[in-house]
Amino acid sequence: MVLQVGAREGLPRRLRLRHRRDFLRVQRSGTKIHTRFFLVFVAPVSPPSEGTDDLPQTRLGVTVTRKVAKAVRRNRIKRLVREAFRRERHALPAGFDMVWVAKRDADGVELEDLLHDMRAMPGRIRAVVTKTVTKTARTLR
RNA sequence: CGAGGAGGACAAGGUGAUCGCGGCGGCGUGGGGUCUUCGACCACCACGACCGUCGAGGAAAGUCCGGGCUCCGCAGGGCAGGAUGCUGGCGCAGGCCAGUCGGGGCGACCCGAAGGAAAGUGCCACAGAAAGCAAACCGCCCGCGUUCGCGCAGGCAAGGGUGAAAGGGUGCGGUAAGAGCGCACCGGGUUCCUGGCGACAGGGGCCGCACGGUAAACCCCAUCCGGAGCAAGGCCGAGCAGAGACGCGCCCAAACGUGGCAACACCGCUGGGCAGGGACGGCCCGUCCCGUCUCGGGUAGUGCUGCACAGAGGAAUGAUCACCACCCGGCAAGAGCAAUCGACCCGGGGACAGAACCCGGCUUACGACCUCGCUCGACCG
RNA sequence: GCAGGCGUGGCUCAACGGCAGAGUACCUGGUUUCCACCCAGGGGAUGCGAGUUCGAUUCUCGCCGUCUGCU
Repeated sequence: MVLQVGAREGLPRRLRLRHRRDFLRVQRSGTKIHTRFFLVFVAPVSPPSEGTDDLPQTRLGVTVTRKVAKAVRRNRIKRLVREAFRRERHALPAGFDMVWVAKRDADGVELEDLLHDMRAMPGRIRAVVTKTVTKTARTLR
C-alpha cells in the first residue's frame, strides 16, 4: 500500500463519540441511512465546536447490542467498523457525527463489506444533508 | 489399531511485512501559571507521522458459595428466617485431601444433599379382603348337616389374586392342613469381645423376629449466619437558591413627617443634587441598571480518589497479507508375511471465549498435547 | 453490579405428588347452491439434563431462554 505523507490514518480515539449524550443527540436528531448490516445516523456536530481553529472533524460512534452476538464477536464488529472508518475518514465530509448501529444479522461481517459501505458514505451524506439543510433553512427563515 | 480411565502441563500455532489502539515514562512543540526583565522553573493542559516500556483468561463466563475493603446497624440472651448435614484432618468458604458405607460399570475406575421414621403430625392415588390396630377375597384342612348345588361351626395363612410396598427369605423337617412350630444358611434386633482417633469392619453369645415406606412432606437434632454493596465510600466543586459579615461616599435638608431622647442638639430613615461602575452610542448630552466579601450544605462534572507491574474508557491488546509447521478428508507411489503404515498432489480447518474493586473456591463451555509396570476389545505374526 | 419472577398444544391460560385439560386456532365429515354460523369427530404440548419418590408439570440441583425491578 502506498502511503502518502500527510495522509496518516491514525488517532481515532479523539474522533469517537464518548458519551451517552452524544449518542442520544445523534440518534434523535440525525438522519437515517440504511446499509446492508447497519443503520447509520448522521447529524452535524452540535455546538460549533469550541475547538478554536478550523472546522470540526467527523466523529464516529458504534453501537452493537447484545442481541447481535456475544462479547467477543461484538468487539470484533466494532473494531472492524473503526478500522473501516480509520481507512476512509479523509474522504468523509467534515463536521458530522455518525452513529453506526449494527442490525441483528451483522454478526460475521467482513472488513470488505464495511469498507464498501464507508466509501459510499460521502455521497449519501451529501444527498441527504443538502435536502434537510435547505428544508430546515426554509423553516428557520 | 480402536474404545476408554487416571494424572500432569498448555492454550490468538510460529516467523515476518505493512497499517493501527490504550496506559506509563522520556524527549520535542504549543499553551497556562509563578518569579525581578533577558529568561528560568512547575508533582498543570494539549499535541507529536519521535524513543522506551507494559497491555486479557483458564475459564476473564455463570454469579452458586466465601473473604478482603467501605458505609449503616448493634448491651446480653431468646424467637423467627436461611444455609449446611457419614467419619477424620485442613480451611473464611456449600471447598480440598484421606477414608467408611451405598450405587453404577465386563474393567481401569467413577458417582453420591449419605443425621434422625421406638418425639409427634401428615400422606401412601388406582387396584386390592386388608396400606399399619392387623385382618382373610379366592382358597386349604377337620367336624356336623345335605333337597348334593352347597350350608354351618372351627383351624390355617403355605398357594392364587391386587399393588411400588401385604408383618423376614431359601431349603429340609413337621402337620389334618399349616405356621419360626423345629432346624440349617442368609437377613434383622440386642449384648459382649477384637481392630480403628472415628465413620465402621470382623467375630462370639442371646432373641424366632417385635419397629412397612416417605423428612429433596411438616418436623426434630447438631453446627453456622447482622444488612447493603466500588453505581460502596471519601474529596473538590461552577450556576441557582440560602445564611452571615462588611460597605452604603460627599453636599444640602429652610419647613413638614418619622425613629432613637423626657425634650433640644445630633444621628438614622426619607427627599434632592454631585460623584463612581455598567449597558445603549464614534463622542457629548441623555435614558436605563446598581453592591462587595465570606460561610456551611450540595447539583452538573471527559472532575479527583478508592485503584492495582492491564486499568475506569461508549470500554485499549486490532486489521490485512505472505511463508512455514500442525490437524482432517480424498488420491495412492511405496514399505511389510500380514494386521497395518503411508511420500507427492488436491481440497478444507484452527476450539470455548474479552478483565471493569480485588482475591479464594465451585459450576458450566471448549481445543490440542504429554505420561502411565492403567482397562476393555479387534486383527496380525 | 445486585435482586426477583416466568417457561405446559400454533396462541392465551388451568392442573392437593396420582389418567396432562379449557378456550381459540388447525384438520376431517355433516349442514348450505357456495361461504360464515352451527353439529359431530380428530391430531397436536410440560424448555433441557440429572436426582428424590412406587409414581414428578408439581419437590431438589445444574444448565438454557425470557421478562421485570433497583442503582
